[in-house]
Amino acid sequence: LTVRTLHHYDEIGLLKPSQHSESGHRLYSQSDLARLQQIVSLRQLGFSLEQIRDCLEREDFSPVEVLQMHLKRIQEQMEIQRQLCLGIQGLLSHFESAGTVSADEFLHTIGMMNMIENYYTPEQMEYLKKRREEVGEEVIQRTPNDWAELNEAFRLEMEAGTDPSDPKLLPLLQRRQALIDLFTGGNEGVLASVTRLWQEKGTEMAGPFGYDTKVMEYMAKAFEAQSGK
Amino acid sequence: LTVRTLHHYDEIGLLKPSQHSESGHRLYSQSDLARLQQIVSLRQLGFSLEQIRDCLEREDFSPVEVLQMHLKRIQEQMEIQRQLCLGIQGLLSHFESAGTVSADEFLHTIGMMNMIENYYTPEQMEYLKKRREEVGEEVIQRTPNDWAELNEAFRLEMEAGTDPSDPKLLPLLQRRQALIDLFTGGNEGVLASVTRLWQEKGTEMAGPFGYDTKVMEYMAKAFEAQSGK
DNA sequence: TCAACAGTGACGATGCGTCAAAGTCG
DNA sequence: GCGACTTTGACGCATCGTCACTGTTG
Repeated sequence: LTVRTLHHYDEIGLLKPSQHSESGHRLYSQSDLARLQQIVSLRQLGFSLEQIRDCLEREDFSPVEVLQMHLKRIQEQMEIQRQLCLGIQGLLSHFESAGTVSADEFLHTIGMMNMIENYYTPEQMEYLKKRREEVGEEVIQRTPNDWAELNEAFRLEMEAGTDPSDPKLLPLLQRRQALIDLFTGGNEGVLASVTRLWQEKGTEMAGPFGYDTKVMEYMAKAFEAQSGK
Repeated sequence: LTVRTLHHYDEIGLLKPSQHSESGHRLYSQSDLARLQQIVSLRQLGFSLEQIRDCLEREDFSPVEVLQMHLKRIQEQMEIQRQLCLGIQGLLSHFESAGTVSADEFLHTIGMMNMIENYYTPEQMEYLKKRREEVGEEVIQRTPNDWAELNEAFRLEMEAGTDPSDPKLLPLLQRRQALIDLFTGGNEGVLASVTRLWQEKGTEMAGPFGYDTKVMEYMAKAFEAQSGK
């Protein structure tokens, strides 16, 4: 507890010493000290100086109520921070598995993150979070590989010259559909959003995700040609 | 994202629009927007604007390291808040069991809390916290009653005129010692602190704890008279 | 000409830390 | 007279929100 702090409390009228020496020094009485004790204690509970003034000066105030509100605020903050931690840990595990990460890669990933967020409504983000919890960690870990394999399979067909409308591709298209359903959980809004996202930003996102735009176009053509089947 | 925010980022040199219209309006190019995206994303991760500037402008910076440090800071904050919550919840359960609580009672309790804290070193506070975990919630719930009963027993003897040095009091003194040991866990520093606390502030603390100063004095005399046995 | 914007410039909030210059205590 | 302290007064921090007043756009 510094002198400056006492000056501050004096300035804002939170704790005025009941006397001053003739030379101007602040003299704190026993009751001043008692009040200071209370101020310090309330600070330790995390109250702002303004809240403390209210506590000390308004006669109509319910300690239990105030404490409950205060507790709720702190818990809300903790929830926000918990979310933050989860986000950062997700990023970290992503990067740590990828070995060394340059500043550029980092910023790219960051940029993509919020580009993606821009395509979903907050409700959809909520839905997707629940969805991730439903399908479980292992499945989520596996899906990037599943998509990579699927891409490879499509690439082979493409390079073999298979026509996008060839029924030969049906099993692959079904696998594709299964992966999409796994993600959307059948939610049409999410499906619409993710479709729009890949239509508009597909070329930007292909690289970082390890996909090939040509293969993606081929896949899209095949889907259009055979979506009725 | 408000206009004022963009002004601010411009003012502090975090994001300067690459062009201005002839009339002075800020014109943001695609790359400006990309940078803005990154800024917003980093903000969502909880970074300060200064940290963001470092991220965006220093070429020697390791994302993983920065994220790890950031995560650690947040987790430290959460730990502090967790402690805070525990403290407030403790107070609340104390008050809720006591029915309605006036502002005065609240402030009194608060004042006592930090008076008590003043008598222990931080290490001792740590020790006492571990101690509380060791002995468990139920025992802690019971001890106020145990002390109350013990006080009553001493009061009866006092009112019956029993001499403090009368060996009749030995069982009571042993119960007293057991309760003290339960609290201190045999730690001599803690014993010294709590003894000093009650010696110096006993009269202040007796009331709120429901004790009677006369009984306390009688107890102390009995302890002194028979402490050798 | 009018409404809806953007421009600059300024203060405000939070809880003191910190520096400066001058006075006081022992 | 000296060193350790106090006093008042002031700016600084972080991140914009929010006036106020003026200018631009469509």
